[in-house]
Amino acid sequence: MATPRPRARPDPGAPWSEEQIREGIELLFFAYRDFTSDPDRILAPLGMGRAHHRVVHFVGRTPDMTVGELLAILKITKQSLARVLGQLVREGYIVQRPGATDRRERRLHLTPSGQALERRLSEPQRQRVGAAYRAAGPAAVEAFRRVLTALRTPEPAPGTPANKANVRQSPRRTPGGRLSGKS
Amino acid sequence: MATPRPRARPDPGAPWSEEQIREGIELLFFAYRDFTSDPDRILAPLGMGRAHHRVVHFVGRTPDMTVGELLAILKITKQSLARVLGQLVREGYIVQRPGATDRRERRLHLTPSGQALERRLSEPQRQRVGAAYRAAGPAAVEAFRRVLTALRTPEPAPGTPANKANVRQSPRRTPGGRLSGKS
DNA sequence: CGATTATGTCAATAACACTGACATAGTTTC
DNA sequence: GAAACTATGTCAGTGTTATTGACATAATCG
Repeated sequence: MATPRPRARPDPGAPWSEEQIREGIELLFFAYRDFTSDPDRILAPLGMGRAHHRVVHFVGRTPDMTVGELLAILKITKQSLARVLGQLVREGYIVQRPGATDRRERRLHLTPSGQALERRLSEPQRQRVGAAYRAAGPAAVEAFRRVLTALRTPEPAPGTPANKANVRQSPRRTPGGRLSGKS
Repeated sequence: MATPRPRARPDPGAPWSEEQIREGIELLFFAYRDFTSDPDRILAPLGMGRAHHRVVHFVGRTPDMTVGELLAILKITKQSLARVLGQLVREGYIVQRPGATDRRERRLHLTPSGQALERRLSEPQRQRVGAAYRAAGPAAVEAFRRVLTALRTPEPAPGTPANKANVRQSPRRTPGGRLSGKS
């Protein structure tokens, strides 16, 4: 599994072999697969799934968030969010409060019970990340963050025109016209 | 979850704040979300999804793999794999050949058309990872790999007893008895 | 007032995964 | 060689997440 060093690089422009890049792709798959498995196991007996975790996570991290902001982060449709968010509200994990200036908004907050759930769910992940960070050392953590950040699709600058309509009913239209159906 | 080093510092035994660890969790979510979006868009018009990509990826990377090995890597049930693998075989991307020594096995290979698909799917990901690697520098790449590897749940040693039954019909049983339903 | 925005809702469909049960070759073991 | 086990496949039903499309309500804006 180890490709110890780039060795003599044939192509100076691309210091990483295709093989090494493929290994990186795989690493991401395995890390994500294992990373989500702990909270999944906690959620299942509660009749919830990964989607609930994501909502609880982001609402916990950014309280007073609007529904629209949450949609933009998750990049799902409001219909998809409705099921999950509705359940969390009905079961008392999240409350919605009308916005102070714009009363159409429903600003989201975790209830104490929601906070408890959030902590319970993130605990194994914090353990996991904490252990990985400890094992790798501070410099590695910085590097890890840089690579992961560079992996993201850059957001359109938040002041960009036609960005207000960023949250549409159908967030992603497939070129060929079919559904996209995330897994 | 090893603590390889006893804290050399008083409180900084955990040199990373909960906030920083949470940021790492989020980073992983965003990176994975964006990372999978490119191949998803290619797959959709072909009537395929992320699951097909995973199969094509691993069969491409480890040719002559058995179905059982693939199941162990993906950690899904054979019924789930059947739908995806069956389609890939029917549509000519993958062929199955009986094993040389054990003729019960169906060893998997990409056809030329399967190889073309694999390259097409992985291309945007290779681009993405390559760009991120370039942006972060060689040292960062090593560190990135170390952290991501440490994030994984360690596999039971491959010679472990009761490991032969590693691939079961139902790979994961939820404590509370409900389904687990990955997303 | 009329248009737009923020949010919600009903209905149908797809992709992916699961549980449980059973079938068919081929291999191993006694 | 028969019984037991293994590798793989298949039928049937269900749940979770997400999609598309259409319409509804309330509040804000010009």
